[in-house]
Amino acid sequence: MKKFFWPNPNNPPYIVCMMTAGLPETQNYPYLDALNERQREAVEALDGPVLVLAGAGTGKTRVLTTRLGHLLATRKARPDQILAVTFTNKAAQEMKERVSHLLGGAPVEGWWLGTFHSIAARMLRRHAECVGLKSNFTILDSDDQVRLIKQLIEPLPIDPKKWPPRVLLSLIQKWKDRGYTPDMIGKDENRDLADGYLSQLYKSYQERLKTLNACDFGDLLLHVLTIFRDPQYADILAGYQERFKYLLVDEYQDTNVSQYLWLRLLAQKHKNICCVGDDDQSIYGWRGAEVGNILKFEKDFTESKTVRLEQNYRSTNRILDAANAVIANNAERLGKNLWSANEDGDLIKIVGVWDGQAEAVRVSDDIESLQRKGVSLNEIAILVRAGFQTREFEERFITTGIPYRVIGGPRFYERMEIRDALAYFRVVVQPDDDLAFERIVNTPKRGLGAATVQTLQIHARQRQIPITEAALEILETEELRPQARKSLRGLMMDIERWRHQLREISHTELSGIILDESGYTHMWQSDKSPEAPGRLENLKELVGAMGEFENMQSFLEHVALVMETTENKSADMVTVMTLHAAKGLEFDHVFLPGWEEGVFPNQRALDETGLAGLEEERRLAYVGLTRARQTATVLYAANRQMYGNWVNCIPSRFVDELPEDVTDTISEVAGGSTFGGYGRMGGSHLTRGRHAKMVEATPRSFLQTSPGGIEKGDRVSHAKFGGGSVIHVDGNKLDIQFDKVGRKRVLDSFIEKS
DNA sequence: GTGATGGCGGTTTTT
DNA sequence: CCGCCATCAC
Repeated sequence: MKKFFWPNPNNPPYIVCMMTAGLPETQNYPYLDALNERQREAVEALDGPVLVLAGAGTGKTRVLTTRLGHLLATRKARPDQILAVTFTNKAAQEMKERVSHLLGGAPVEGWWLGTFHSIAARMLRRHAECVGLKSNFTILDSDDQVRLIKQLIEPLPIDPKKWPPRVLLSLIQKWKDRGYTPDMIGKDENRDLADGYLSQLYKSYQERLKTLNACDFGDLLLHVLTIFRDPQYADILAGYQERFKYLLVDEYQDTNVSQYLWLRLLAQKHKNICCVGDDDQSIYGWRGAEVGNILKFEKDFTESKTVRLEQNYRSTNRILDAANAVIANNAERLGKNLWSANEDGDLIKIVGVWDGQAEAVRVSDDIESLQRKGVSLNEIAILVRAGFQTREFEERFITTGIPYRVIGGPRFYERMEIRDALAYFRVVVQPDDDLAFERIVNTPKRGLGAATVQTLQIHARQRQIPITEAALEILETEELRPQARKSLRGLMMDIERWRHQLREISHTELSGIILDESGYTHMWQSDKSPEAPGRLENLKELVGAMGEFENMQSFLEHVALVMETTENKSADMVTVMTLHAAKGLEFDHVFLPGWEEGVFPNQRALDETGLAGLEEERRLAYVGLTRARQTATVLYAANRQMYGNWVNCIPSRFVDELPEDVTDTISEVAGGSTFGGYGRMGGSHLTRGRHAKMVEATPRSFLQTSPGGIEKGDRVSHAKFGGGSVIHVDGNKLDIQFDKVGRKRVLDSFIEKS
């Protein structure tokens, strides 16, 4: 494949070959013809600050990629003069592929396209010394962070019952997200937090990270920001300001303050910054995103241009009408109205059901009838507000044999075995990495427990040396009991050897050697739990992925910042996931269950953040509806089991916000429903909205008798999933490790002993 | 160092 | 009600 180098006088890219003097401009850039007027405006406004408000399904990615391609094709900038940032690796990857496709298929080289974090990491590695780090610093995962915080609160008078380490960490993270370094924390901000000791904790946390030659995700940006703000390093900032003639930002509504400040500094010189986003799809406020950034863009960047993309190419008009109507209830927005040249389409189905189980039955019935019409399961999604809602659907799909995938759960590099393996590699590559050492010192079990580790820690602290060095020194003394000493000596000799081998053999080979010689692989091989084989698979995948990297160092960075779970997209399955996870995706048929007050909008969101929280919930509803191309089905249940008790539910206020003329309401509950009752409390909710009619209903028993007779360890068979063995019995629910489809939870009535 | 037990919390999650 | 955790006893 021809590569797209730039500039390259001998091999000009094809776009440039097509430029012919005298022709009207558009004919030189055929890709512009594929755009509508607004999109084209967004692409062609290359100079000056531009805000592109891109509604759902309006061709945002096309605009982004065409704009990038256009910058290159018009020779406005070389690739290395362009900075393009996204939030996720997936988005960055997609952008790379699509731009190179646009330019004739050859990959573009030398530009700065990536996630905020990977680009910040790239910058920070270049200037690490400016903030007291070495360029091979480690990026910590949240597990490491919590362990660190735990160690650091010990000397401080903070009550860990009142202030759990996780909470403290998230508070610190919030400061980082806002661009505050420890010395910028004023008395006011600190007063009520962690008995007034949070700023002190923040300070010691940052100091400790430095001695560990490590940083957390927030630091990647914050440190770069610190360098940029320091007059001492004005030349560094000026260098980047000069370099990046054009900046492009995706999902601008999700940026936090420190990302915003970072961008603003970088754009200072050329002022060619294009931010693309949709304030109506801002759903990450709870993790530091500032909708304010997008709302005040026009004030921040003077003489900016705003382009609204409102023509939707995805959904039917009825779906858009519904989405527009719901989001119109939000006050804090720039305002947009989606329209489309598509057909009207089906009415939005609103289905009231008796309870969660009935909801799952209803959805699975609908899915089966879609299936009979020839719809592919890949085109069907169930979008829930919270993870716990997936359970009932899973159970139903297992009993009916509908293949499904649940998106979510721990990411690849968050898995225990991956973290352990990485910790081994870190210890070898990075002698200062105490946290990694503490993680693996007794994994697998070597008789080096908490007591030994503490001895090492105390020694390391006294001597101000890394813990691995402390271990070597302790080995020369009588401090440890002979058995622990012997074990520790063995480990240290292993580490020493691996560190030598790092220079002698390939890192891929070495990684396998480390995992084998440490006994880590063996630990899982001899583990009889059903997860063990999967973990070994993951380890294999990890080692396999290493081959693509130059050295272990760059591999470690990749895994910390990028690595994703490999999932098979090819199989035909219904997708079950949260509304958050669905942003950016689309499906022909979308089911939106659990539209009940308390569930959605989520009660906690309302309690904790009030009106702002409600508006964010509403944006989630908007995101959910606009995922659908052809049909959307909203469901709500009259009863739901929460924390073991049955609760009466009332339909979500968002249901009432769906316009009557584009919806079709079906109630499955005979004679109406009990909707609207909070038991005896009843009251004001009852009269609200057309879905809130209260009718008596007879309670029914949900208890199912278990014929029993199946025990742990039994071999069983299931009509759809085939053979398997019982791992756990829980009443009438069985955890079964199926030979073909993996571990599932199944009702015993669908199981036969074999 | 491991297994039992009681207490607590239970929304969303990328990098 | 369930699952995770921390703590405690052995």
